[in-house]
Amino acid sequence: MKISNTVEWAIHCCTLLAGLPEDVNLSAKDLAEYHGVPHPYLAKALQMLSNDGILKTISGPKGGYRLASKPDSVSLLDIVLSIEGNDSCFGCEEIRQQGPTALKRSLSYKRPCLIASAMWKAENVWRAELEKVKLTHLVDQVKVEADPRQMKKTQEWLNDKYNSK
Amino acid sequence: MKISNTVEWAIHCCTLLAGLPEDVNLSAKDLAEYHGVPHPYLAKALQMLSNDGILKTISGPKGGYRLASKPDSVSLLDIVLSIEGNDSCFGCEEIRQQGPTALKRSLSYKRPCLIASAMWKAENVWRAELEKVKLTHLVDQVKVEADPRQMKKTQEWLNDKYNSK
DNA sequence: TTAATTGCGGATATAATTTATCCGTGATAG
DNA sequence: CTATCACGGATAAATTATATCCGCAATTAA
Repeated sequence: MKISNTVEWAIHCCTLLAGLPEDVNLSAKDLAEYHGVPHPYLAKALQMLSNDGILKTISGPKGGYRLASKPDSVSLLDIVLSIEGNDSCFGCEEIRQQGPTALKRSLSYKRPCLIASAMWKAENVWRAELEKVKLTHLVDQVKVEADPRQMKKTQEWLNDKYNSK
Repeated sequence: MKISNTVEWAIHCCTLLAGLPEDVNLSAKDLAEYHGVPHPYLAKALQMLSNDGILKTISGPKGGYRLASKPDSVSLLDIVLSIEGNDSCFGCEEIRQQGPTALKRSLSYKRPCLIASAMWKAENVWRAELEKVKLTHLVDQVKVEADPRQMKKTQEWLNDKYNSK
């Protein structure tokens, strides 16, 4: 029951992009450099986000990624599901239909297993909580809580990137 | 982000044991046979439940497992955490402290990362939902919803086990 | 048009984890 | 004393996660 750390990378990338002006984009290499993570592997995560319509791709020189839609319409859930896939984390293998006391007819098991239902209900609550958190909220919170010195360094780093293009 | 299927096995085992009289116990082999799952591997899961005080062990011939406490004091969360461990499913690697814009002093990052906080909050909601579901509820629901024919077969199977000892 | 840059997708290699089994030890009922 | 059973360690196989590389298509600047 562990979430891939590429999810963390993806959320950080999206949050960074969400705070940028709409006409600015960053390449996979830029994003990897900014976050100090391996470029080729991060690129895979960005590809998934792009395939799922969360990021927009600009190819060619000066190309890269930007947010495909408004930051308030992208939730943490969108990003998590894009990277992890939207299969349920609990897979019911219907073991109630195994063993010596099981019934032959699968018709007897029309309703879902109660145990699986309980697990799925909890997962839905988790998803709903992640759905609530939009990129806008994260961007706003960062502006308030982050160290002003890092904000400044980030702005300078972005300017450098932008000017060198 | 996938939960081990031994969690499913463990919950089914605990639910079965929760429905039994207090002085009855089932061996790992019995539980494996009942659920149609491999015995040596299920035994590992039962050991974990035993170590975490969810199941009580009776060793020697006629030994096995029974619930260590009342069914209404054991929740799905207890079982899930016993098998999966109680580490958070989201591991924050503090990537905000990596890259060219990070600050040298780790004092600047006293508050937890906002992204991690959001993920952890969702996980806490998930845990709270699982905490609500006690084995009592599952046992009661099974009595109402399960096919009477399977209940009868189960009773007969249990009687066989009990009489042969 | 050409050269350079960038994302895309497939193939592949390595690391880590999960899944599964086995065996020796200690406990206990008959 | 013997057969049964849980326990814990060791180990092996299978699956998944992590990471990299390369050729291709798209795009831009010179």
